[in-house]
Amino acid sequence: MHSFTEENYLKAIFKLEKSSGAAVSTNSIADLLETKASSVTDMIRKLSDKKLVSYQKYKGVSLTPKGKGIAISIIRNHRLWEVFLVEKLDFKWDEVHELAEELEHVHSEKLTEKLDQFLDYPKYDPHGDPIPDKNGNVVQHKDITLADMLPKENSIVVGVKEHSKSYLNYLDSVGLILGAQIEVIEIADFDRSMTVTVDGQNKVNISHQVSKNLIVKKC
Amino acid sequence: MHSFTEENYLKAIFKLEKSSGAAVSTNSIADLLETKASSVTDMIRKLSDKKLVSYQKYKGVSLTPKGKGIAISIIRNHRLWEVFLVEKLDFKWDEVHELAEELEHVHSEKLTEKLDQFLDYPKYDPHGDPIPDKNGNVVQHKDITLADMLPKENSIVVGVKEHSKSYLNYLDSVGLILGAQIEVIEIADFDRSMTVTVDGQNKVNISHQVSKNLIVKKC
DNA sequence: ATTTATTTTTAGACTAATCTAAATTTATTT
DNA sequence: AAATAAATTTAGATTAGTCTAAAAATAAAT
Ligand SMILES: [Mn+2]
Ligand SMILES: [Mn+2]
Ligand SMILES: [Mn+2]
Ligand SMILES: [Mn+2]
Repeated sequence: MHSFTEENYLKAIFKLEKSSGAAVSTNSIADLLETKASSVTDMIRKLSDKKLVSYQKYKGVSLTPKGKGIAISIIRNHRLWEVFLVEKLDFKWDEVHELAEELEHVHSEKLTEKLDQFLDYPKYDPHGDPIPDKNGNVVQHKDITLADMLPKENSIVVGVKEHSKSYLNYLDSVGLILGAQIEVIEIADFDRSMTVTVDGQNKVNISHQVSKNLIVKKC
Repeated sequence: MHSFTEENYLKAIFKLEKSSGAAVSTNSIADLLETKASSVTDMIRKLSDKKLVSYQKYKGVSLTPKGKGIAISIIRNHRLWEVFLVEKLDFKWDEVHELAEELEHVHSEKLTEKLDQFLDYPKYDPHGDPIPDKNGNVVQHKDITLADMLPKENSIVVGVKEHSKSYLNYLDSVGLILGAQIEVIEIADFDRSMTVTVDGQNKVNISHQVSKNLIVKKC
């Protein structure tokens, strides 16, 4: 098996590779994992020796199919546990990420499959992120955000691009939870802040910072 | 917080202290944790520095109230997870110990309490071991075993003293699960093996090795 | 009461993961 | 094209946990 640390590196590389499309830099990994570049170099060499990443000095790193498979299975675990915590144990969506960060490393194929079944094979986690299936297939998000909407257009909240407690808490406070209906009333062009109505009732004003991290489905 | 390793040592010391009643020897810890005596000495000094155990060289070790509290809370976690795995995810009683050994180290008061509530505050784990409550109070077992029963006496299986897969599997195969009713038919005095009927039907022959590890309630 | 055996501790070494500081390579400016 | 800046790697240390082999303390046997 692999250590927690190795698994967290693989997950980080997966995330960065997906969002940038290219080979992943040492510094970007260090930033994401809040560690130092020199530590990253050490770990990369180790993962490279295990054939989990391909690596050329100074040229960045990318996952091998094997490394990618491990990364996806950890993400699957993470998101299933998040669903469990919210759906079954009544945690709020801003409380589950850190716990799932630990639970994801409990190694058991069987546990994962039984958990998936117990949760009735959910497709999305509490933040709207898609849950990879048993074979590692992930539905990909279109990533249309509220910031892409125009006045008079209607949309539904389907996810978030930012997972911080403070952001999720803020969304809660203005009613922008998963499934909320939004109509754009007005957009201020100097700062791109938006006035919207949530679920046809309360009218709120939100910054571009907020709208660009809220994934929606147009309707 | 404490590391997995520290927590496993505390749990081991708790178990040994309870079963022997006296200070715990270095070798007994090493045996239980399948490590070397020298490693144990190192860890004991560390736990002692943290005031989790009291320790005098060559005189053995015992838990401080603080160390005992941590040990009990991990055991509480362990047993709640075992209940979850068996009751909710349909694992068999011989499959859950290793998984709970990992899950017990996920640190969250809140998770433990919510899990306890979700499981409807169980009093015993799938092996009949009592689950400590929120304040660390544990109901103690009387530890009457099937080996203490006499011919014609009836009893019910309430727990096991041995948790190995092979033992639990064997019990399954002869129907000696939690709640099974046993009547002792005959005891062979040369090897103390027993003939018993299980749930009033199948008659089986079991060794002393088996009967002395089966905790029962006389009835 | 010595000797012998067992238990426990120490000394020194190893691996995993991390860090700081220095060296090297690559990228960007002038 | 040379100089400067930024990114990356290396060198050398550190901490947690472990191990083997040797020394010291305690227990058991003669
Ligand atoms: Mn998450
Ligand atoms: Mn993690
Ligand atoms: Mn454990
Ligand atoms: Mn148990």
